[in-house]
Amino acid sequence: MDRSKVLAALSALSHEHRLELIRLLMPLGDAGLAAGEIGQKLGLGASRLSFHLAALEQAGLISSRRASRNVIYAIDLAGMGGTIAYLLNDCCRDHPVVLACCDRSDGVARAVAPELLTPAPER
Amino acid sequence: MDRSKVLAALSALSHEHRLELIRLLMPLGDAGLAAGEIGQKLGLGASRLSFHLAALEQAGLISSRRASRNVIYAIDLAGMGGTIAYLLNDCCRDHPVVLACCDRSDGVARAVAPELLTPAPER
DNA sequence: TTCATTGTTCAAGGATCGTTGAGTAGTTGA
DNA sequence: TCAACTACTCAACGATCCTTGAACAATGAA
Repeated sequence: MDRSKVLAALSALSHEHRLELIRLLMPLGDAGLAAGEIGQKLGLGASRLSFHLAALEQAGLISSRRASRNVIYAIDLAGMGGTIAYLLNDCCRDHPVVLACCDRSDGVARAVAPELLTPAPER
Repeated sequence: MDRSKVLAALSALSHEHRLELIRLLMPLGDAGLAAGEIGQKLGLGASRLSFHLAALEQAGLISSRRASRNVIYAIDLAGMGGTIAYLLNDCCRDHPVVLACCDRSDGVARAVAPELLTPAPER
């Protein structure tokens, strides 16, 4: 995944409603959800929702397909995976502390390599 | 890591120079780099650089300390780790395909679970 | 064909972001 | 104390983003 795509994806994700939208679609997998239902669950008007859905789709994080009158939106696993992979593998170069943060159990990083953690700035 | 912090971090990361800054600081660890040297390497003027450094620090992705005349900036591993962990664990709920994308070897996702990948939209 | 339903597109306006240049503050050495 | 060095803050400006409401397009039922 190249830099510009990652930047577009990060930019798309850095918005409250759009991040919420990803969280909503993720567990539904390829089945996805119709735009109208998404709007109801998130409490967004049609036009506003459409704007954010388009942003996510353009960033390669979701995909759309028409089903009769509805337009179904579903998560794009490769897009999400590629974005996270770039941060983890390329930016962080698989740093053990960062990897430990992702290991689901809180505090693992401190247990594994506390000396590698940046100390809080004393001000 | 709570939602608003993650949003701030993603917003901070979704900018060319700031992502480059993170990539520059990551391998240096706690040693970090002086603001002036960062500016030289990235080709940024003092004021512009300061603006972006402040954005990253406020988002909890880097930390700063003064060393004589210089101000040293270093990566905040917990901040970066927490942000990526939120995306991977909370948003993606540790989806196997997304995890596979992060496993360093390209194409692992397709090898592991190709049926779970969202097909490219046919248009 | 006509109408209702479902979503998208567009323009306008306000809010926020990023760049620039000038001015300011902290530190060190003479 | 003064000058040089290093870096930050501030205001102004243009660019971009987000919201809103109205108009438009695609689909299916009557």
